[in-house]
Amino acid sequence: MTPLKHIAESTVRRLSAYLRFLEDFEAQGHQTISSGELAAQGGTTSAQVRKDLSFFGSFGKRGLGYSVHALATSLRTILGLGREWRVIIVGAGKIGAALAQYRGFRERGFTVVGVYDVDATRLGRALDGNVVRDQTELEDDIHRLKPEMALLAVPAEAAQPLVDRLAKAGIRAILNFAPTPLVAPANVTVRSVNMALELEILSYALVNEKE
Amino acid sequence: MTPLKHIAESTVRRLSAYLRFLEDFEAQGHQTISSGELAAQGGTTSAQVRKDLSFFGSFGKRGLGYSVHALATSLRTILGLGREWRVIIVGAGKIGAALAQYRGFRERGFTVVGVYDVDATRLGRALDGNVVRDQTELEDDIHRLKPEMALLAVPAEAAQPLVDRLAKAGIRAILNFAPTPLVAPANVTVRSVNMALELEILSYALVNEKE
DNA sequence: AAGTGTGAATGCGTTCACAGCA
DNA sequence: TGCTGTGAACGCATTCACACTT
Repeated sequence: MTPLKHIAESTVRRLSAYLRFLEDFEAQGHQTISSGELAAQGGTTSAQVRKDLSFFGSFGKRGLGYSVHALATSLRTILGLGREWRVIIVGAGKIGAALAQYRGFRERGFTVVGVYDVDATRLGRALDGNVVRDQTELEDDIHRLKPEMALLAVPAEAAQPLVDRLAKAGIRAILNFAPTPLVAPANVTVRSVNMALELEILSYALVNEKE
Repeated sequence: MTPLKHIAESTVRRLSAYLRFLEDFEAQGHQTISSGELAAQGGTTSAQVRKDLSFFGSFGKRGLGYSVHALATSLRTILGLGREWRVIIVGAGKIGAALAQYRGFRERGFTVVGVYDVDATRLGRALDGNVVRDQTELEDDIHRLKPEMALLAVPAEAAQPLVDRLAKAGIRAILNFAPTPLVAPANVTVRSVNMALELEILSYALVNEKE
């Protein structure tokens, strides 16, 4: 079940999508599913589904398809979702606060264990189960609560120094919402979500394509 | 300046990144820049920068580099950012409200001209310049205000019907935050931002890669 | 000398096509 | 027969290498 080689991000994305659909499908009482049915969902092809899975092993039965339950379990193991992940949120502005209260994270096994800010006027504010704490507590709290991931929702200028601090304190995965490129040590994975950039890609599409 | 063929999304993403940096660089008073300097910023290569630009024309001077100002202007034209885009936000929950107040959009030329929800308790709430309106007003408002884009920040079940309504009302670009796959007519571009999925990719990275 | 612009080579993800098993 | 699993073919994005320009 462990891949021999590096797996493309596009493959990991699709595996997540398959898992989501398998969970729905299982809730509907289905026992078995074919690569074609799985593909139709996410707008891909049956060959793509089989290839994606083949990197990790053989999960199906020829002529029959896949056990919905067993495949979902395997995908959870592959993706590391058989457990709870603890995340902290750095930055309690509009975006940070919205993320702290986002239901979708808990539903997928991500628990927010701390929210931090520099701004004194934001400290103490309750966001679901968390109270906004001062960012000076970051290092102590990371050692105490041992979160695995951090969400960065701070202004662009503040992002890089925080990445350095988080990396030093032992965080190994960061999801960045600040619109700026970041560098991190090799053992820290940083992903960025840039919402204005997504709109710019839509802008390009409106101006250039599909006419 | 118009591309002969289809341009890869990865190229468009990088063009946006180049433009951001060029604007900073220009603000610092620089007149000229080389592909290598531009590349160092976004963590790419000088060859990549030159190739990306080459799809749209020749913007540099051999032996010299690019005029910062002229290249920024060209990129804005290519990306369709020489203008203001009007966007509406559908869904005024935590995420929708945060998006409605996000500074980064206005800074990049995206103006929120309307915010909508179904929930009566949210109607009338002021979010920066906008008041949350009832979703039944959507069609009338689209015809009146002529927004080009919509941000969808509603629960997964509500997303697809809204895509259908928005498409029918004339919206041709949608940025979706609901964690569900969507289908739309060919003349409507839909992009999705799925925050739980981003965390799942980080989960995969922690469990599998970089050890 | 410095740095662009671009055809050619490479590498990689997707699609194809079919052998193999239930 | 039906559908999986996978090597081979394909197509596309990235990288290379160098001719060309200032």
